[in-house]
Amino acid sequence: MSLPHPTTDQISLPIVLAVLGDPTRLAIVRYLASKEGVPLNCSKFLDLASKTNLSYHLAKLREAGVTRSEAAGTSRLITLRRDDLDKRFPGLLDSVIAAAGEDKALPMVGTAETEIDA
Amino acid sequence: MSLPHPTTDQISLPIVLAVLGDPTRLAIVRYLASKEGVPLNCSKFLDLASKTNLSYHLAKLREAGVTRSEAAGTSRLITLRRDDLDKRFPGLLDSVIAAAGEDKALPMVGTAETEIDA
DNA sequence: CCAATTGTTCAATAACTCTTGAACTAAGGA
DNA sequence: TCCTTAGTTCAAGAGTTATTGAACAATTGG
Repeated sequence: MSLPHPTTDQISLPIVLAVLGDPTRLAIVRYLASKEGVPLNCSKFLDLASKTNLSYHLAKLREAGVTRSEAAGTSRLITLRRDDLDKRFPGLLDSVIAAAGEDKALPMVGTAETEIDA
Repeated sequence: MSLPHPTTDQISLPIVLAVLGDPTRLAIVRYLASKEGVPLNCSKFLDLASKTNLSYHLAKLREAGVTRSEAAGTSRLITLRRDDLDKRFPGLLDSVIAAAGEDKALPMVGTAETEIDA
């Protein structure tokens, strides 16, 4: 159970862009950004994908250096690596998140029926 | 020979990100940005990929709404759709291009041996 | 008209991506 | 200890992407 994260200077632009180019992962990042500072566990994203599939997407985000995952008991706490991303690619994350706000037709985490218990 | 381009509001964020997530295409966009305003023909990018492969990547960029291609005699003039991208996703293109400048390890158009005749 | 130039289309292929269900691990609580 | 909860790993399949070479169009210049 290693959970390897790239160092800040190992973060690669094409990999970050490709990883953010998936609607499910974009929705995850968007939600993380909206709850900035609050570590979330995977179950928060279960309306985006199945448990198995989430594990896959969260691993992609982690391996790209977009998120950090830390073990906490039986949970995993996920956070955005905002500081590292801002250091490496200033302004990129903000403009992607702002752009995601412009793009209707993107999946969201707590929409409609599930928003009540958020 | 239609050469369809999406309208500004048809441009999709995940598709743009996925398209820019390829090192060859990122290099194309970077070069276009460095020659902003000057329409370039495909041959400018021949050190990035084969003729066939370039056609493929340029079609991807066009279909995503990142570039515009116009027929001009036997050539095709390629331009960045900066205005449209800035309108749809303000700041995104600039931060991606700036980020590309930070990322050593990206392919470039006129590097080293080919730069003499640029 | 003929040939060269510029780029596209097609078919094929290798490689990768996303998604799934079943089986598994690890920690926490009754 | 046993069960539940949280998440991972594995194997498999469907689909997509990148790359190539051969063949094709279209325009331009001689």
